[in-house]
Amino acid sequence: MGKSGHRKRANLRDVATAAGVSVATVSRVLNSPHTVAEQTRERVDEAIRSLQWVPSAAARAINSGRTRFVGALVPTLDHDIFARVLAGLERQLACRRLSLVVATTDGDPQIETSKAKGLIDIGAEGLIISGKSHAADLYSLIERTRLPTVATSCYDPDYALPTIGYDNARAACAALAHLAELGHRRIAVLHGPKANNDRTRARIAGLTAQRGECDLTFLEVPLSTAGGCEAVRHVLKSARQATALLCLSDVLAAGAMFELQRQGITMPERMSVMGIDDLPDSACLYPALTTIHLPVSRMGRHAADAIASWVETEEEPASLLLDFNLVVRGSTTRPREPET
Amino acid sequence: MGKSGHRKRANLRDVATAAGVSVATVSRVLNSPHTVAEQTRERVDEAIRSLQWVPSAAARAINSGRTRFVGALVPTLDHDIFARVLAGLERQLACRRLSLVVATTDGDPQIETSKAKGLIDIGAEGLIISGKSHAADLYSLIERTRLPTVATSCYDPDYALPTIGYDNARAACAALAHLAELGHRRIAVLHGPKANNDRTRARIAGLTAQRGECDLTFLEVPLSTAGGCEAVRHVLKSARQATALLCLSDVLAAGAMFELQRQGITMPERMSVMGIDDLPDSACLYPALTTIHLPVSRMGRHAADAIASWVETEEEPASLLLDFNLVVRGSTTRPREPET
DNA sequence: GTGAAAGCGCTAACAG
DNA sequence: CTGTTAGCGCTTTCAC
Repeated sequence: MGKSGHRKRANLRDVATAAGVSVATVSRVLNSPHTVAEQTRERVDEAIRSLQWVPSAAARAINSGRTRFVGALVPTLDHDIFARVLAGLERQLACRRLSLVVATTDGDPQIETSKAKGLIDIGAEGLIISGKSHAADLYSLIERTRLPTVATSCYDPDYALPTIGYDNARAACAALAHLAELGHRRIAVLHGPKANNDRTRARIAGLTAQRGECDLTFLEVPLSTAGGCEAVRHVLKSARQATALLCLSDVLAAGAMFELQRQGITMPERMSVMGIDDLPDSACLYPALTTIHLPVSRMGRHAADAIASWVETEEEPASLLLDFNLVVRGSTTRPREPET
Repeated sequence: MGKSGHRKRANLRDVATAAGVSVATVSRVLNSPHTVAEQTRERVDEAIRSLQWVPSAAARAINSGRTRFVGALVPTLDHDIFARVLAGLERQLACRRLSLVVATTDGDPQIETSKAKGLIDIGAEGLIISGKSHAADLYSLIERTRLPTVATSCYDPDYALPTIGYDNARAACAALAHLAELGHRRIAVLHGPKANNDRTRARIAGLTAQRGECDLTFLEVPLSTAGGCEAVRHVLKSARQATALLCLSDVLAAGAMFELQRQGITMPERMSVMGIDDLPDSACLYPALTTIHLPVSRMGRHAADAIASWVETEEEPASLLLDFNLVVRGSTTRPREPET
């Protein structure tokens, strides 16, 4: 092939040669353009353009020690709520000129650890993980690589890592309080798998501690709309029927509502339904879902800021507690025959 | 600080020194362990462990020329369907020992191009993009960097890039055919923004070409559940009311159904509703949604394979057409007063 | 304002 | 089986 038909990508030396300057000068126009004479800079820019040169990130990283990306480990992408955290995260990281590498763990601590290793191998400057249930190996990996890592979706200032999230126990209690205030006493609590999910466990623990006079029946189902349907079928079969469904995730609530409609049970009259999360869809449901609004995308943004500043300043950020709030819509009301 | 209190991460040379071997040997236990004597390997492993050494990905990349990650550009993560493509993608890429860097574009070709640049700058070995609507700059960028890039969610063997997806026009026609077969003639077609979305445009074009005797009214709304609600309010206000709603995305269909319930219009008797996508939730809705099943997560897997083999073999993969299929559930039936 | 040269941490011939 | 050595593409002193 002719000398002009290069197969390989041009490199900095090629550019320097083409512009008739040294490699140092080319590097300068990249990193501190103002220190280079106008004319020289133009010649270099011209050479860069004509050679269509794109600097090698790896070479840059090896010298500057910065890869400019962080990794996020999420249980799944099939689930709206994590996708929304990532959306907030990605958007804010982009502002800090950082990229986001996503890895899914299927909620398995082993997979999580191995994916974390992979992320570190490819040079992640920081990690975002979900919640507090992780393999011991992951902690030691994080510790020995001294990798900035923040945990989201939970808040615990005493945790080994900075946490950025809300108080899951209190959020669940706020939901219960709303139902109790309306007069509900027999409540079925629907929740996703407790295994490897400290957020769900925290919500359940909060409820158990604050149950008051309420008769709570817990029901574990897959965390999906279908899971919500399944749960309702169980609830309806039980002897002393609940007057309200407290769903620890909005997806479950949506599924529950669909099944309730299917069974011809009108809401909220014959059954109140309440969720936690406040997904965008929840306001559109019929009836519109009463739920606890969790600031997930804001949480993503805060996590991005925390990890970005940690990476830049090398100072561990503080944990951050985000507030939640009750959003009363049409899916809850007083029970038909108020008890007591 | 004492000599044992190193601040910096250990490097390969440190390990070699500690193990009393050469750097090449250490490199070997990493990349081809079987070529190293058992005993030597153990000494090296021991040194690695005690120094808590993690090889530098950047240095590795600069030598091997491989960064082992690809980038995906998606319009948004707030939307279930893209998240599911990514899930399939990520999972399969992981099998090929490749990581996934995600960037969102908000459906804006300019943002897409700049994020693509960013991805290339950090060393992406390949790119996954959605559909065929992109800025001219993006094509030239891809071309001059010779970056393996595949387009998903569409199929067009004549496109500049390999496409992996389904025939959007035919998928929409299949939906229409189902409705027409049931006897519907006045159909409202709900769809998301056409701008920068060739998938939506292709579906609309297919419908327009195959409308037959059907009276189709098109309605553009935001691509969300709320958008579906909004659309229904419009439809109900129009003079000659449609007997069926053809929603070009399941999210729209879900929103439409919620609004229809709110308005007390029973489905499918007074209004048939049909979607396209077949989201996991669609089967749970009440009534369960009749829709066109699109194999999104399989598409993600195929895209992963395509890009992975392109990266590895340097041979451009062929476009791939995936099939779709009609899933008849409870949301469609014959119109009340069959017309002609 | 610019250039020469010394690395960054690793891989990959090539010897031995 | 193991060591020596020459880079990979870039950044960064340190001179001039």
